[in-house]
Amino acid sequence: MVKRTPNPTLQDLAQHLGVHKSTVSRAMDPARRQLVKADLLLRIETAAKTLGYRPNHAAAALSRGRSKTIGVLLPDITNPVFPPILRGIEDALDEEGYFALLANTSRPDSRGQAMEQAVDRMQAQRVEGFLVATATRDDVWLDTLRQSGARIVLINRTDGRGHLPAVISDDMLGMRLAVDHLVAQGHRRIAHLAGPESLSTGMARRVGFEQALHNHGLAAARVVMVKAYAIDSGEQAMQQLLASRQRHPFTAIVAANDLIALGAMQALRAAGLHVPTDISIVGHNDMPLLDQVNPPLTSVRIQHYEMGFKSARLLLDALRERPGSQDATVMLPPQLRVRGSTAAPAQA
Amino acid sequence: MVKRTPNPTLQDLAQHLGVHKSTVSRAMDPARRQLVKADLLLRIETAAKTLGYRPNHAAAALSRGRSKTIGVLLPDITNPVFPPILRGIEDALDEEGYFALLANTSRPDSRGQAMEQAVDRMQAQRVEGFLVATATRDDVWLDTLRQSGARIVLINRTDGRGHLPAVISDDMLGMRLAVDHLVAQGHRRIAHLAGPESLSTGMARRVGFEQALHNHGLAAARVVMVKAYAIDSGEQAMQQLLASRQRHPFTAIVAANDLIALGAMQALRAAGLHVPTDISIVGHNDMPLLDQVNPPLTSVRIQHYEMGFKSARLLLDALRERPGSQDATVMLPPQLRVRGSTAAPAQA
DNA sequence: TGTGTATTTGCAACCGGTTGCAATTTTAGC
DNA sequence: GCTAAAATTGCAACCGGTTGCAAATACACA
Repeated sequence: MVKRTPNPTLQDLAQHLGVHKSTVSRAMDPARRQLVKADLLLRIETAAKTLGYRPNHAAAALSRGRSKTIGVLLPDITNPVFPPILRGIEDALDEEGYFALLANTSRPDSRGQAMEQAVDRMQAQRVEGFLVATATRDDVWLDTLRQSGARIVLINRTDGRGHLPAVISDDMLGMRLAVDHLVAQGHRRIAHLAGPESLSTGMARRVGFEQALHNHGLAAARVVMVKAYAIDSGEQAMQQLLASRQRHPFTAIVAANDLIALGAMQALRAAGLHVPTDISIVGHNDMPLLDQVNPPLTSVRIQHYEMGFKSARLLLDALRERPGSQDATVMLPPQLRVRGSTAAPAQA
Repeated sequence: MVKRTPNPTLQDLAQHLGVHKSTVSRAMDPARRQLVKADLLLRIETAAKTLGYRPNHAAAALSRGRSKTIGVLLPDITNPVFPPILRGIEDALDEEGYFALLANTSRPDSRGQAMEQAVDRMQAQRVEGFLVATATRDDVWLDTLRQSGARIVLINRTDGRGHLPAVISDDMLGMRLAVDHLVAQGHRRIAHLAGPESLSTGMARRVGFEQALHNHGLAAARVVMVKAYAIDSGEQAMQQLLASRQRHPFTAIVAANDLIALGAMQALRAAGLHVPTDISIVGHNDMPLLDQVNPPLTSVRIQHYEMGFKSARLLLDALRERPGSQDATVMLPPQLRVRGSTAAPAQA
């Protein structure tokens, strides 16, 4: 007859077996298991099973100072780019028994301090590090956080100064792929719907776009800044582009991301223009369901999942100070997914 | 000159002020703050600021037995239905200072035990309860978990027996909306691409579909079970439906979810049929970007965000045993979003 | 069989708060 | 000015593991 305490502790287990709890503690830790004699180890293990022992991680976290927990800061999980990233993060963390504490920092109300608040709460939970997908180029605050001893890896976006390790997509390459594709199809007048300059992606892609054109001896037909990575912002920017089409003609558009591209397509449709016969358009990110829209959007596929996975690995390695955990910026090469939104220009 | 310990504790703070740490502890807890004299409270607060005190939640979790943490079980965050649900969950948890520990239980490899493993790890972290979006109708295991004292609220799907509180969409109503809409447009022969019977949504929607038709004195043109809520499964099922179209003619289709509907549209397109002129189709869930596909998919909009939010609230209330926290199943009414994939039948 | 070395196990302090209860200080009432 | 009641603050045990160090036991070799 085994006495089953509702939630047996190490102490209970030890008492049940007539040994000291420290011995049981050692038996539970794979790394120190070999310190315990084989037969005792066996007895402890079976006892743990029958009593239904479950380790209390909160206690371990307190005494070890490691919570097995990582803070993840996203603007908004509802943005289709982030689910695959998060999935990658969790798969990587899972391998080491870690969990992610998630915070969506873009709140409708007081968004200014949302990030600080989230980090505060996460630090109270004693997360061991942060994965941040919300960096802006002028973010001094992140630097401060880092200097206070926090371990940080940036995802998708870098900060301005490159002080912080990051896992990003090679935006220059991505734009080169997009531009090369359009040029190969015969386009010469190509415009760019650029993302916010305050984000590293916005700037890097714009620069990449201009450089890629330059490689072909071309210049941008026009570059319009989009307020935000959102469909309606893309739509508005496209309207601007169309308004000045006489002065700045173009036959193709490279958008800084897919949402902008979708908005642009709406504006084009509203203006009675057909994609791709009148105008070709390329998106960026290759978010899910892009193959289902009309027409299927050609897009630069970034490695979302891998980005999440690698960033988490990088952080975990840094926590263990493993070799190879230099504070490097990892760039993942994107690929071009050619679909139905690009074709040769009409008058070619 | 203030001495700044790297990570000041209550003890440090108390010492600095010449009071006992228990007093400081009380000052930190909003609920017991009024036990501390006003001026001391002020001194403590300023000292906390200048010393940079941050509470250690791991310690509080240990001594209070409340980790301020909830386990969330999803099949896969990559499925577009779940991000809004998760967002709702987090917004609700956030209000009370809780965090979600997320686990994606559908893993490519050993998916059988993924859920058990995740729950194990979550219990080690001493989560206070579970939000489960992965229930199947024959899930005894969840019942066991519940009986072992875990607090559980189901999301989106119920278990078979209704033992567990749940927040779901009113699937019967949803199907009635879909069917009524099609019938109003003149359709009389309507087929159903049904979700897995092992899931409450699959069954409830099939039953709802049949009942809604029955209300109009109609019977289902045909019902085909789809293996999984996925695009390719929907495509295959649609091919079956088309293969038997001579014997079982139909002019409209109600799909058990949007992914199935998208797959079905692919199959229809491949068969040279046009939506909606040849065949009308209605999806379910109204996941993001559905307005961008071709044609825009008419769909039953379920309240994803609210589902997440309410389920989290329900769980938090249950944890505090607040009134109104009966173990009820909450049903949220869906709405029909009419878009371009439905029209009057051709021969009407 | 004795002594030296390796293995195992026990001891006790510690991680950083929380909380019931006792001690002390204030305030109130007369 | 004195006493009882109320408001503050201190004390110490506790939450459940972890870990350096000491004690005890086992094993090796002479």
